[in-house]
Amino acid sequence: MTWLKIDDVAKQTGLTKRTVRFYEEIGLIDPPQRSEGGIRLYTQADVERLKKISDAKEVLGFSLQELQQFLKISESIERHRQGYRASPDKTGQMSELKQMAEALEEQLRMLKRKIDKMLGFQQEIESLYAKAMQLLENDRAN
Amino acid sequence: MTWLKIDDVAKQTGLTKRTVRFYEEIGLIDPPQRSEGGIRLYTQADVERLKKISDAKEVLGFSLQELQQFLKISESIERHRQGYRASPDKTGQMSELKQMAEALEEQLRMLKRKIDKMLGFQQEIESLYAKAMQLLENDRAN
DNA sequence: TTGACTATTACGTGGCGTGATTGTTG
DNA sequence: ACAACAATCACGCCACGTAATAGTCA
Repeated sequence: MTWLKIDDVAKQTGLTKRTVRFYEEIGLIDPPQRSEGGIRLYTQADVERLKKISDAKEVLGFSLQELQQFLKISESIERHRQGYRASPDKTGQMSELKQMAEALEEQLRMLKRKIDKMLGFQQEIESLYAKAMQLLENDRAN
Repeated sequence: MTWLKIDDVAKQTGLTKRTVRFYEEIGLIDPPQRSEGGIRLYTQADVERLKKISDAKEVLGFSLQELQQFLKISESIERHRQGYRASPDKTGQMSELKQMAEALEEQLRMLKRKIDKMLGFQQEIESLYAKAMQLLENDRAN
């Protein structure tokens, strides 16, 4: 097992060290191992989770609360699939699942709207860029 | 000319009244007209600008400072194009333009990265959704 | 042991939300 | 004159940034 210190994690995830500690503080990630002297020791799995969190936050624009929710949903669905069906509380799980499905549908709608808007902006910025280039070339010609 | 009050503006833009006032406070929009008694009176053009700001912030994830920068760039390029070529400061304008072109290129790179990430997330969420639906149907079958 | 890293504590900032209070308008 | 808005403080909150201080490690 090869341990990573917080600065390595920061570099690999693109987050700051402050942010990594903060995410631990609010329970978004589990507290990692510590060295004898108290230094945080991370695994590559920790890095992957943080990358995912970072992407989700950046791309989906989630608040950290919404992120907690989202991570719970996806983990819960994965757990359901791993033969975790012998639970006593059947109807509870089902209504839970329905809520998740609805939440996911909502996410998908939001995502599509955002992707459309981004494509629109891309066009606009490309057009602006073309105009700027044209101005620069006009200048070069005299 | 038909004037709009702040609540109309809020409804049309999807921003809150607080946010509209705040954007004025930090200079992101110009202070609008006021009535005799001090009530803010907006035009449809104000609404359009706010819509654009809101979209850019939501979609591009810009900070309000970055938004200021971006709006300046696009307005400046538009001004350059409107025959505003008889200015004394030629070289100054050109280096300005080059900087803008670079900034726009950077924006485009960022946008493409984000769009890719969003498409990735879309797939992942769709997959999660499919799994949830499958679980629900399995349940219905017994 | 020294220099590069780390931890903890604590205060600051940006982007608003949320009253509370008072003033304006149809 | 009254309800439905509006304006202006002012404090609160989230998601960190930014020192300052002290401890850890190769």
